[in-house]
Amino acid sequence: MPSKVVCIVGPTACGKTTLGVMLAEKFDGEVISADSMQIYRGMEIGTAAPAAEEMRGVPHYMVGVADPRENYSAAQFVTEASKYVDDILSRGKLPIIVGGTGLYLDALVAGTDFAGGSAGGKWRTVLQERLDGEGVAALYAELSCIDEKAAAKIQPTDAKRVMRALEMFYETGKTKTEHDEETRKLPPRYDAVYIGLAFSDREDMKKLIDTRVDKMIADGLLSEVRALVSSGVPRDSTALQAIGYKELLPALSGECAPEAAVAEIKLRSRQYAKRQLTWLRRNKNIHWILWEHGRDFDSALRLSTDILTAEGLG
RNA sequence: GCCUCUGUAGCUCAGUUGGUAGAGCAGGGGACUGAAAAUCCCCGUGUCGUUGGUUCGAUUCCGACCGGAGGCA
Repeated sequence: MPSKVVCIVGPTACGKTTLGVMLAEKFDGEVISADSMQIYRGMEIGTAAPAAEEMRGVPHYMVGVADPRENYSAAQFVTEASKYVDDILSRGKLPIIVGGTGLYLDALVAGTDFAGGSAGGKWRTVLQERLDGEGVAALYAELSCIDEKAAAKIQPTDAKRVMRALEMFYETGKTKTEHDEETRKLPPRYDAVYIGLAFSDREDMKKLIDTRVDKMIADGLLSEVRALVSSGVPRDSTALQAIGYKELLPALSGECAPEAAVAEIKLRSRQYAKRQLTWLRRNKNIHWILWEHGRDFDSALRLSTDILTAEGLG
């Protein structure tokens, strides 16, 4: 029987960080962040990474641990984060996984064994050049030949997934379909209790996102972006694809008005939140706590305490 | 006050030589196994400003009126 862990999920700005700390205090837990952008150093403001005061002495892992000049990955995350989870468990404490990156969180819980290949790898480079030269259609046609089943599930225009499926085959000699069939048989690494936070009215979420973005700007997001650029983080790096960062690059060089960039950040954040909700909806094991207009953390703590107690925790 | 242009989807605009209309963006839904805050897919009925007229038929032509922009006074 795998060990129990708690996962706190939900779209951006819904209060995962705060609830995570509250639960950690109450259930003697420690927090592991599952966030593809908080992972990078020097991006605290724009990713709303937990500040020291917010952590209130609760240990947090996987925040600010990667160099933004290097491209991190889900596979690296699973390898590193699972060490922390296992360590927390071995000390008799409760791991609380708090995260907005669905792929990272699910892969950690499932213990997904990703096939080889990585950014900057030999095949990735070759395939990127072929994509630029031949276009997606040619690569998709090739994928259809070597792995028809995978091709049927991937959109022919989804360049990243077409390339990745080809990369899996060239790196390992196994098709994506073969690899997936094998890894899906593996039992989950942890027994997760999911708590989801969301707003019952999306308008309320929009308002909160807007004020949060305004606060990020007031807190100096522009300087944070400037610092990343001047420390040599490439503009096409994964880190600078983060919402709040890529939109401010043109404002930094005077190509667009700062107000326009801010509006763009709000819009992109909203769309991101929608995608997060889509990802989460397919997980039927989430115990949802819905905010009515404002966020009432005391009541959320009570509700989640009941949920965790019913699951035999604490 | 007069003249010209303009009023079509939440926004910006196409279009119909008269047979009740379609793009982009926004919005909604979905996919997701080493880039995932990424990448990609699907979804467009709206009093065609209002009101008369011409017509078998008007959003399309004509008139008046009401908004908006510009010009002349």
